[in-house]
Amino acid sequence: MEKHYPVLRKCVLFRNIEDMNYEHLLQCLGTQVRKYKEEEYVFFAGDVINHIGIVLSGVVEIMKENLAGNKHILAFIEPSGMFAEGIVCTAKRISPVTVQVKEDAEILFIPYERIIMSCGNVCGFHISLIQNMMIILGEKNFNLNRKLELLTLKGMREKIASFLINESLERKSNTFHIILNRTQMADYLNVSRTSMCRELARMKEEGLIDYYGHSFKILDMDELAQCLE
Amino acid sequence: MEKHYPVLRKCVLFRNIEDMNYEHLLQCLGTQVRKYKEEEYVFFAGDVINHIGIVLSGVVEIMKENLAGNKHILAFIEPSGMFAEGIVCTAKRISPVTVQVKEDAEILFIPYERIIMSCGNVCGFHISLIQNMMIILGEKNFNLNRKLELLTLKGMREKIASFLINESLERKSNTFHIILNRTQMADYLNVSRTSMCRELARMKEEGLIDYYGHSFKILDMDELAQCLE
DNA sequence: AAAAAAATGTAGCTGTGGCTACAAATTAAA
DNA sequence: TTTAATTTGTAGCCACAGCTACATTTTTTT
Repeated sequence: MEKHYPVLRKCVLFRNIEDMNYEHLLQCLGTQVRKYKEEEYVFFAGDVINHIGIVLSGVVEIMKENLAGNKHILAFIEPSGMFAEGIVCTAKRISPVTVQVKEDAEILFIPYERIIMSCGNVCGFHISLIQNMMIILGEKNFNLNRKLELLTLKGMREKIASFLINESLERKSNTFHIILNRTQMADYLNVSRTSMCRELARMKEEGLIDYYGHSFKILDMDELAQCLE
Repeated sequence: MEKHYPVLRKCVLFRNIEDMNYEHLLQCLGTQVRKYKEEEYVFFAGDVINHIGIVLSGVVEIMKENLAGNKHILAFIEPSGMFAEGIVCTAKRISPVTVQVKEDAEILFIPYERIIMSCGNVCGFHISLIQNMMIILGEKNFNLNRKLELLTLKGMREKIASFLINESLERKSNTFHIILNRTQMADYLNVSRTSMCRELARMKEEGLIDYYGHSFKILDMDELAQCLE
């Protein structure tokens, strides 16, 4: 377990709990670790969830799948990232999303009750945990809002532009690689792959962007930003 | 102020704080009340927000407005409802949404710091406040997810069906009134009003639903649910 | 009650983007 | 390498939804 301490240290839930004895902390919280193989499901939409998950290694995918089989990717969670933190705070704790492992993963589970309740012992970190939980929920909200923004855009070009500009901002460079392949990117933008490819080709032809495989380059940022207005 | 106590009592933030002396509570939290006229803006997307708002009377609208002027309604908040609770929990506290008053309103503002910090005095309600804040954020998350679900639907009929089924479930009846008018409903579904009206007419013709003004009636729930698959 | 304003419904035209089908290229397996 | 499988790109067709324009109804104002 010790090998995962650096990952935990980066986890937002444990922020401002520097002087920590992790052994004691984890025990007090009643945590459990489980290993998953690629493609394995952690839980499904509709399941009742009582634990928060922290990815120690590997990658998990958060997604929605409707009855028609259309899949929509909400996020990829990498080591030190969390999931299910929004679900456990609701009244019914029914997950609206499905979580699937994309690369062999180890996941740390923490019972929600242990986070919001004080443990009875004199553990000073509970207040910090609670405040961190709030920040996490706030940020989650913020990200959902960004996602909403993307989905409310009307045109294909607007969606692509918004996506690429955001990626570029996050990497702080006009040249960047994306993790997603075309199918995943289309899922993320909630459009059909073929239409997206067509529009990407047009934008390349017009000299707005350039790309090859997963590498993208924004050639005319001003013009690209114009697409959003 | 006393006249608003019943409204506060219904507010989720004050749940499980029954034995409360509101006078003391509100003072300890450093609350302020402001009155707004219809159409007046409470704050704009991009503003930095440090207060949570609770609607005491009237109605406010939460929305996004892009540069092209397309407006997208996220929610209507009625008395005892809250807003900005998601924003204040984030790191930057920059609002992604604009809040506008739709019916003359009185709004109670609470500085975020006063909620998450203990006040130094022996006020037992702080822990409850914090736990309530978490539930609120969780529910907010849940609603955003529902909204996302709606927006990821492809067809007009699917969106309408999803919306109507949800309304029906909430009212627990196949006959119900909606608060939104056609334009607002179209905004909410992120479609054009005319196309929505056309599809509504078709669905009525096919005997799926019936409606007049703001009253709706689901005639064939099975068939309607079928639209989502 | 009359007039004005706002909300709702309808029709026709058009463009975007989804879909099928296939080609080309890249990656993985034999 | 050859073969198979997966990913990516292209083309054509067509339906759906957006838009403009206007008719009709309902609500508000005078």
